[in-house]
Amino acid sequence: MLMSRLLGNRYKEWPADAVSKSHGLLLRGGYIRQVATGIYSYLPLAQRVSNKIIKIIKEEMEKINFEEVLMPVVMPKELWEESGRYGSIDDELVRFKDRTDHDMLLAMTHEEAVVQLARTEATTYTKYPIAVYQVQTKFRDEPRPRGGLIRVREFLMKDAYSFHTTQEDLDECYEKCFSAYINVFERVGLKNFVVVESDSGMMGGSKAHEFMLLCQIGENSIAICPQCDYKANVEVAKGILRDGGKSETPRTSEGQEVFTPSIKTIDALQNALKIPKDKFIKACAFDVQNHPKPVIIFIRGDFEVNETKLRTLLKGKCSPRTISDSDGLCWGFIGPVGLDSQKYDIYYDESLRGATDMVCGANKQDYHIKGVDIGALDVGEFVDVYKVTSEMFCPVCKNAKLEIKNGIEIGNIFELGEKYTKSMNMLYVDKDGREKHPVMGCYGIGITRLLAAIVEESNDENGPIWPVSVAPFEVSIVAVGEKTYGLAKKLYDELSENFDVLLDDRDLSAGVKFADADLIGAPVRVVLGSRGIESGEFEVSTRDKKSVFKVKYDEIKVQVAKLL
RNA sequence: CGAGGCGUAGCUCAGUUUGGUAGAGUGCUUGGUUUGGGACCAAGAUGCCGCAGGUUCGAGUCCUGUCGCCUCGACCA
Repeated sequence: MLMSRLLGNRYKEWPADAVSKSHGLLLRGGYIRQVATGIYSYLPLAQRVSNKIIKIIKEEMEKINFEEVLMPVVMPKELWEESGRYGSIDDELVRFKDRTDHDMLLAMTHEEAVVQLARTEATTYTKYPIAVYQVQTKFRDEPRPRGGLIRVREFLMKDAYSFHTTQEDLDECYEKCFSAYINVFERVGLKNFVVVESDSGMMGGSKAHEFMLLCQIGENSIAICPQCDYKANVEVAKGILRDGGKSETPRTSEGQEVFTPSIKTIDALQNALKIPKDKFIKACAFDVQNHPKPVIIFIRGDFEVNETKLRTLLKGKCSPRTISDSDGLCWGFIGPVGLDSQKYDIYYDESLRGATDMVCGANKQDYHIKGVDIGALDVGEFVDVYKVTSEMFCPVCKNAKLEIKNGIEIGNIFELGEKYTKSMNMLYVDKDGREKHPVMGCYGIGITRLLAAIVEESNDENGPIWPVSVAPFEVSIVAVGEKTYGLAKKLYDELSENFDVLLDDRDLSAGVKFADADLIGAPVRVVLGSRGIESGEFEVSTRDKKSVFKVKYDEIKVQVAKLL
């Protein structure tokens, strides 16, 4: 490719709207342009990277016997009514009418489409397993896109789906995808990625993992044990409390009232009573879908309720409840002692198990109760709804405190079981002549986001530092000075036989060419300058600036090959 | 959806307080000098000042509405 023909302007200033490194550098380098919030056009540079990522993904998917298909972006609403998602997904799903006034939608994922496809093709057990994938545009009308390509509304995704007649077969496929994904992320040059246990969604699925690039700007929080292999999205992460005031023989006391005028928060109570936060029982109220009564969660004072865990537990969307007078609750003074279990759905978090000598609200304005033992209350089952913190110990090895880190989700794998095959009535005839629902898995990689994630991990102030495997160009030739142009063209022709080469053939000053070369980020750079013509030695260097070689013209090709 | 901020040249931004001929840098075009880290000189082009109303002799500037974009939160199958 000749630089003079490459579409896309580069510029020096940091774009005003760019917050993340990848966003700013991709804009500055002429890779992407924004069309609307969360919607971008991809210029040749980005498309080249994207294509290289796709090639790697395809190779890995074919290796584990997935077949490529292509499903539609636009679907009729009936298909999504079958699965129930037409009604259950809100504004994130874009709906519209076609010219005949038929209700249509833009696919945000393809479970419905793939079931519709597979169910007519796979009516007998002999056709199984089925494993297909596609690379295709998804549209999700996200409430808040952000960070350039990190979170967008329209994006390119590789999504794969598999159908099996047995759980064992699904498990095996799941493991294969797991390994294939690790291969993909290693091959595109990511270093700091991890696989974490993840939320399988509120409607089931037994197993789910997310692939996360550890990164400051990541939107996901991950709990990681520094001593063993435990890694989990905080949405599902567990942790062990250091002591929690456990007692084998709880007293039966229900405590004594203390006067706490207008002291409603844990912080204020801690100050007023000189008692540490972990000795309080905090009450949190939620509205939960399909739960007519207010849901009250009691949790240790120093912890927060994890709404994802709560949603999974109660099988419904939840949001913090604003306490009103009609609730009969004394806001700021809610406690488990004497609370009417008929009027509220009451749950106790794990963090309170065995806790003694606690302080809680008295359900009476301006009063709390001291000396409450959980053992004395009619608690029933404890539930796991706490948000894990870095004060907790690893639930597996129990040796080390968990670390909480940020991550960008670049892929996920998911066992869906019969969720869609049942609701959409996908059946096959088994060996025994009976009709059964196959079990299903789905496996996604966000290609666009992966592209941004690679830049996020590998860059310097001058631009992206692309790994060789996905770089838009492998070699860039910078010709400095008119005298070198002829030689540069010759070298370009020679190198192009074996490599993806960009020649900067523009008649511009050296500084501009170097700056642009950095923004394009080819891993190897060859500089042909007048100095070289005089001395007979030319510079071959790597984009990360770690290696610089001076070689004779005839050796350039060999040196370049060594570096790639 | 809640809170905050910003819309002026391709890009980064002044100008808005106090209404009076549309600005700078960079980029772009042309010519010349240059050529190892965004070089220099000269000439030039580029604007519905987001949009619509209103106030005014006069609005980029004041008022009302609206749209777009960014950040934080909510949400994220």
